[in-house]
Amino acid sequence: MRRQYPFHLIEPKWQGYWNSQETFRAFNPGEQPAEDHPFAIRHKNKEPEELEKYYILDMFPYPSGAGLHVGHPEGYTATDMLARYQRMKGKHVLHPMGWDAFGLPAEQYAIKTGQHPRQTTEENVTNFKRQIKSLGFSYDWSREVNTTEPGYFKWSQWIFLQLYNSWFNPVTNKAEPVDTMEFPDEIVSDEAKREYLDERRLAYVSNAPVNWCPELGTVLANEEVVDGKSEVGGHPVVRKPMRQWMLRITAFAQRLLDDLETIDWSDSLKEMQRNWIGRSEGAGVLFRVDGVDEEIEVFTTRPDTLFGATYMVLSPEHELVDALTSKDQLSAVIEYRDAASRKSDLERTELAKEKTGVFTGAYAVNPVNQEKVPIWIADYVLSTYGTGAIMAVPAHDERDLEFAQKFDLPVRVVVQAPEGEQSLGYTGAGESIESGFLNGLGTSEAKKRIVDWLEEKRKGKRTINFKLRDWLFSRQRYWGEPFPIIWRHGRHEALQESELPLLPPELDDYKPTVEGEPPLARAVDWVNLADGATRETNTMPQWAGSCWYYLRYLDAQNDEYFADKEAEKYWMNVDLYVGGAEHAVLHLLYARFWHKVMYDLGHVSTSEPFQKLVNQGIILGEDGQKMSKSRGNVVNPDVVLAEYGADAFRLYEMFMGPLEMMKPWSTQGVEGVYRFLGRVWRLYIDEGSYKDYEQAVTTDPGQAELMLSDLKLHSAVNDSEPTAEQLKILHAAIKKVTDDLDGMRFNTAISALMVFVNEASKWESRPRSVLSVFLELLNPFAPHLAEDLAARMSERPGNTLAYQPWPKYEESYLVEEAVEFPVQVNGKLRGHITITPDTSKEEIENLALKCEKIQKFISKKELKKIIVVPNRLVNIAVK
RNA sequence: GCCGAGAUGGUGGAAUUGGUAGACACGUCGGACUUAAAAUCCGAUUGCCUUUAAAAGCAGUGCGGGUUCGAGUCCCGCUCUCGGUACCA
Repeated sequence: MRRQYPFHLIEPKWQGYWNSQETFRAFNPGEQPAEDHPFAIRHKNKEPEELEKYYILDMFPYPSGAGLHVGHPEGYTATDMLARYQRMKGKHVLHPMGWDAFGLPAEQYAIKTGQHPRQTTEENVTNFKRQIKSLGFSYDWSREVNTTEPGYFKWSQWIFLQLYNSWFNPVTNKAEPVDTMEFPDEIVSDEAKREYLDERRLAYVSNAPVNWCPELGTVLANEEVVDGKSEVGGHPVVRKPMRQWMLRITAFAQRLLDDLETIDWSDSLKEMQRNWIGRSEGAGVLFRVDGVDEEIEVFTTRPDTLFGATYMVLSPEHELVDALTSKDQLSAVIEYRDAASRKSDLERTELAKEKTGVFTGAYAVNPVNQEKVPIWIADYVLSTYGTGAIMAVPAHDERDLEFAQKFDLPVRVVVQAPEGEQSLGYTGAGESIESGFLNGLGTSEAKKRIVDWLEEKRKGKRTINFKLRDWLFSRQRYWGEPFPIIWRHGRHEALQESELPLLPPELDDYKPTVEGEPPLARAVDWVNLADGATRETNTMPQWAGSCWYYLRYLDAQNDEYFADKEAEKYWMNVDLYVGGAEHAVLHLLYARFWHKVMYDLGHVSTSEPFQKLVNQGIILGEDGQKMSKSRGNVVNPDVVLAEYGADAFRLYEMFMGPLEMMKPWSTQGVEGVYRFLGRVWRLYIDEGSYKDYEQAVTTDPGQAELMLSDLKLHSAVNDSEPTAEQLKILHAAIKKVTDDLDGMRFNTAISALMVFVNEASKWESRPRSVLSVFLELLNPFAPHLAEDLAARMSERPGNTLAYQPWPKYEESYLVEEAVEFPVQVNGKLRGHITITPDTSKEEIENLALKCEKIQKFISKKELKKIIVVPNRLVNIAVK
């Protein structure tokens, strides 16, 4: 196919120019651009830090071996258009890119081939960078980060130490350094103090059961387990007690929930975070055990149904099970508990449709009516939520009802459902019945009364529970940050800050040891220190690096601190963050948590990292299916770029539809925008000279670049005064593109550019002043072509559009002299009248009534009223 | 099940606060240019119906109701699709 315009020469040329001129550098407080830098020329009388900043961030990619697919650049294109737009609007733009380069695939490749993950990672980064650069994004590459570089992960380790050396003070509701901790009077010995402190650190060691994935050979965080399978790869996960590092994210649950109100994220995304945090209000209620000197606390959100509690269920792992179980039930209980512990997560959730459980032989006493209720154990009660024990109210809880029916346990209705609904199995709010002093109360009032009563009798209290669990932070991997921790006499100790970064050892074999120890344990010399201490052999999860990378961009080369304080204060927080919805809970929750800790400790100045967040939609294959290698519908950007160029690619990515929407790729769609760029080219460039050029290039391809400068401007381009019509078309485009960019409606902004070109192509005289402004509008979208044409139009070539002031529209140019004004009868369009902007309301009514086409719809009918909507239409209502 | 988002021509989509439904683009059809093709340019393109034609009419934004002078947009009740989540007491 004939090339629409020489993008293959224009694009590398301008990418090279931007690169060599450092066009897109951002300047930290105290830094100065060179005098001839376009930034300095634009902002002559101001220091960079006096300018309004705009921090626009992409979720950095994991550089996989497969290279970029068309989904990656969707978000990057959107942010690049906005970055270029904001730069032209005069903002000081920070727009960086980097690599989330620790991770499983490089390590698995290492296990197979022995190639060091570092080498694999470097190769992949090189390829990703080449691909991203070929799209002409305006990143400040001087701030590039890579999570696997010691200069970076030094600070990931440092942040871990901040967590390790902090605790959550419930009084101040903040993270504080551990030395602010006060010990209770009974904690006296150093040993006791040490233990007390270790139990309260934000980074602590736990021996609780964890999600172990045998296939991946590592543990996983709760968030990484989906339906009992690993999120990555879909391998089975089992629960297994192991010594692991945990981060105390639960302490921040309320703040993570509350501060969602302060940020500009989509409702659906906030809702996902809320659901994950899972706050629920209710009561803890104490049940005495009959004949045993023990009490069991249950958590319930429906204390108003306490009179309907007919049995109690403990999770199989509950600590009191042994103490309660009667002799004759002992074997059944042990058997059930063993069976439950052997079940994988998958079996306990997905596959376990039928409820199971056994009676312990013990009875609890309902505090409200002294009734004895049987105590069962069943695995539908989770040990990890609430107290691991429930009071069962089968009449008003689906799960309890199912269980009660299966095991023939009593059911007592205590809530009267509203008219038309059955009370048995009713879980909504209603009127309390058969409930002593609660009778006749509505659910919310009954809740209040019963909790007051429980608190007074010291049999319970108001309680808030969260679904969120602490974050399991260690992995049994090689290719991750080693913990800056050593073990001495069974106790953990932090390395000194001066000992960072702690580098991973070199290994020949990246597999776990035969004893099942993590791969780092193979490095005997590294693990065993001279004084008998040993290093922690777990590594941090991939999230560690991605939790804070947006901070490192602020000052990527700093050796003294993760980022200069002034720079942090100036740039934070992120004004716009764009990325995939798959990180809605994992990355975004973890990053918010770390940021809050850093905020409390005084290292950052904002309580939230990402002010506005937008999720881009998924791009489907041409067949409307999800892109995948197995379907063979993956679109490779390299191929698209070779045929249509980066500008067409960028334009198409945004022209497809709204950013947040899922939408299918279409090669014909790319051709459409490519043709549009060709029309732009021909609007400016003399076709004869381009044909000559093409001919000359076929005979002497080596001279192509040189001959490019011989191209002539189109003969219609001149210095004439623009007509009113031309100004109207230009300013309508300015208005629409400006509004749409502000609202991130890229697709309609591009359509406005197309409308302009369609009009302008008809002009026999194309005023230079109008055509120059159009290139400014085009620049954020198709920067290579815009720069090139602007250089041809300008008397001072070599000047970039990047810092050109964004054009302003003039409302007065948009006013039409005479317009066709629609006339409706009873809401149906029946005709038009011609009016001018100063036609009065009365005149419009008159004209409408007199209009010939209208007459036949209103004559012989009774006129009810006439509605004139200014600038819109007139509607005549008749009967 | 629950929570969230959505459904508009042959296709992707537009209509920003209730005000001319289908912008822009793809595809298709027709024409110009060409020996021919490609490329480019011009025109048509929601359906139905009447007409030689011009020109009109009717229906129409997943389905059924409602509010309004006027509904793709607001309200009530459904259907389907997508995303999240699931014994969380």
